[in-house]
Amino acid sequence: MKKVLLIEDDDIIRNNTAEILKLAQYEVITANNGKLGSELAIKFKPDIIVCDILMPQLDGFGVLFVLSKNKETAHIPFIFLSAKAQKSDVRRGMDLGADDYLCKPFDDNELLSAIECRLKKHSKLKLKKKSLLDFEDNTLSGKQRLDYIYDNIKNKHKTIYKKKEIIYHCNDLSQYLFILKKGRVKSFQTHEDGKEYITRIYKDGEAFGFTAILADENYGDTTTALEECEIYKVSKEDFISLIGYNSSLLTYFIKLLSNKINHQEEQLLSLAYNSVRKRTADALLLLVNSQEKTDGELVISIARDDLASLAGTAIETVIRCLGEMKEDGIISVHNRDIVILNKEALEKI
Amino acid sequence: MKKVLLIEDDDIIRNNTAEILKLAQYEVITANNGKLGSELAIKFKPDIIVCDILMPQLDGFGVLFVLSKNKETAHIPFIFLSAKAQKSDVRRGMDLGADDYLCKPFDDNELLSAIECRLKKHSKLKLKKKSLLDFEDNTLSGKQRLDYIYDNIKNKHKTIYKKKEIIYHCNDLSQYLFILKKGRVKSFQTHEDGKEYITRIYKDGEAFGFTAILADENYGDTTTALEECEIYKVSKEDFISLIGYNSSLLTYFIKLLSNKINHQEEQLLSLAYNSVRKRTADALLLLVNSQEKTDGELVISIARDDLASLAGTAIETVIRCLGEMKEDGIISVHNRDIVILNKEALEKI
DNA sequence: GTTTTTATATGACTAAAGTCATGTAAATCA
DNA sequence: TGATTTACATGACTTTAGTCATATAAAAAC
Repeated sequence: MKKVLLIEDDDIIRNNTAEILKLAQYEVITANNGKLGSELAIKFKPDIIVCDILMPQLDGFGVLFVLSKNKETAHIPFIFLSAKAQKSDVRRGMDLGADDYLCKPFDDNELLSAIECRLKKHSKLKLKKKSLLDFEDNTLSGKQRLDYIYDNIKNKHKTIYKKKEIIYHCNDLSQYLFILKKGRVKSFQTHEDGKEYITRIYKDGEAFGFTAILADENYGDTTTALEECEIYKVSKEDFISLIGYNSSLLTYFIKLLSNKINHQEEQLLSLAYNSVRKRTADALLLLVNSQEKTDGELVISIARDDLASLAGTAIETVIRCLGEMKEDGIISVHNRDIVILNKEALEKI
Repeated sequence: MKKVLLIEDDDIIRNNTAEILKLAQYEVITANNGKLGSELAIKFKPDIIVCDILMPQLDGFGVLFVLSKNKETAHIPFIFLSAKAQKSDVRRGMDLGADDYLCKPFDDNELLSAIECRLKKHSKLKLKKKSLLDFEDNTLSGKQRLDYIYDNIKNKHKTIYKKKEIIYHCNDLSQYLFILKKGRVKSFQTHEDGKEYITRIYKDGEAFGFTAILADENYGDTTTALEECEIYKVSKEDFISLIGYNSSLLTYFIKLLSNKINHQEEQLLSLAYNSVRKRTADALLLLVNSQEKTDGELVISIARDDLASLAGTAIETVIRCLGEMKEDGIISVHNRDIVILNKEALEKI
């Protein structure tokens, strides 16, 4: 049941009007002067306000002025009633931000349809407030999402990182989301004895560093450039305000997080029970699949110790695995680059 | 620069008005009939529309009717212009949902202030839209969040699961978020050869199953009851609509996801390079720390094969590790329950 | 209460993978 | 260019942890 606040000093008109509104199934609150009306509006937050102009103490213009200053009442539809059908009077009311204007003597139908129309219009605007999440919008690719981010931030930082340069360190304050424009980077965890485990390799067109921002914690891994990289930095504030106002973008990042969890669970299983040979094969496949497809040979360029950190094993072990694969004709090595000769066999290991 | 669409068939009035609007720093689009005006409105999405009533082809009422049917244009402020200063005409326009009404001949000031007022009012309504994320609200505990969810859903399912009963299977359609009210459950990944790796043990007051929902994919792990459990099921739709309209709740789940990623990265490192003894010790500590603190002994009740799945090793190996720990006086075993005698020593392994 | 099943525990053995040492090739630097 | 460093590769050996077999204790089923 919608609440109507009726502010009118004339007892007869007020009572009559209230009666009609009640008949039309509205809950009616009445006030016989502007001051009381304003107070009741703030107290009861009606769905709509019908207010006379000419009143003692505080007139209708005053009431509208007061209520429009208050955040809680500013958005409530406001209809003026007045005998002063003068053009200038109508304009003053509308320019103050009223939503409609009825001239006395008004017809009951006129009032009812005006109220209904304004309530309807207002609820339509409210409906525009959509869910914060938008699981439907899959039209944009990851790259397009990131381009959108970069296009819509105020402070643009483009940085070149040299090979092996640290982009951020574990436990650093998470201040940036990084968008990789060119090159590859590795994110890794460091073991007490200095061994590294690479949790992810990012290539151009991917973003990293957002997990820590969304967790509202410091970076949980270290990330360094595997080769010379071109990286856009988006400040935490810019990133949060962007995803905070774009539900489709927010949903995209939530999906990224959830997918990362799924992928990591598979990794955990693999580390727990797969042989080193299998893990090495998986690491190679990961590297191949993350590359753009070329028609020719499948060539991987990666340092052996990075491959070892990716498989979670010792460098000698990974090299021995590569040796076995070479013997089996699955791969070959040219100038330290690994060439996949038989991808199917690699997948079957 | 705000865009104004001016729809007016009288060339003189249209050109004059457009000129004034341009002087007032508005970008002006003009149309000389209602049909063209409607098309331009849909195409250019102006910030405000000023429209004459009496026009050939499609009159102003028609234009407003057309545009209010279209989601994209329904919210655009609409001002009528008309020589027909008749009361009934004004009412018809306002009842159609117009935002203001100017009677010809109007003063330039009148038009400009009317436009400015409506733009202002409209932007105020827009400002009410807050950020989707709320990183500030840390007042509620996890349990309170989950209680809130359960209290605010329509369809309440309370289910009792027996020991070892499967709650959901890997690759099942992700239809529910589960809130654990009593008991413990394990989520695990299954290896080709049947070995399990437990990715997480949940206790009462925790929720699970949301990762798959947020990823918009099937469940990625299998979850079974470790003991008799009381579980509330929240349907995917209920969950999404709840977090979709509650920014603080949404932020809470985003943090849960991000924290899970951080935790899993540490797990990956541990599986890659920690000894089985260390991993067994960590598994015991995880179990102890996930229990409510009691003043007395630290007792863990877990099957050896679950402990093995948690450490990611063979059951015999984990039993041997427990044996060593027993010898070292770190733990003792009574009726298959493991009692932690020296937590510090366990942490140092 | 007895039987059957399951869980825990231990020994013997095996296989996998890590460590250390050393040699060589490639890359980098002066 | 040559010197030095770094990266890759392999052998020898050691350690760790997995597998299989078997025993026993506890729990569940009859």
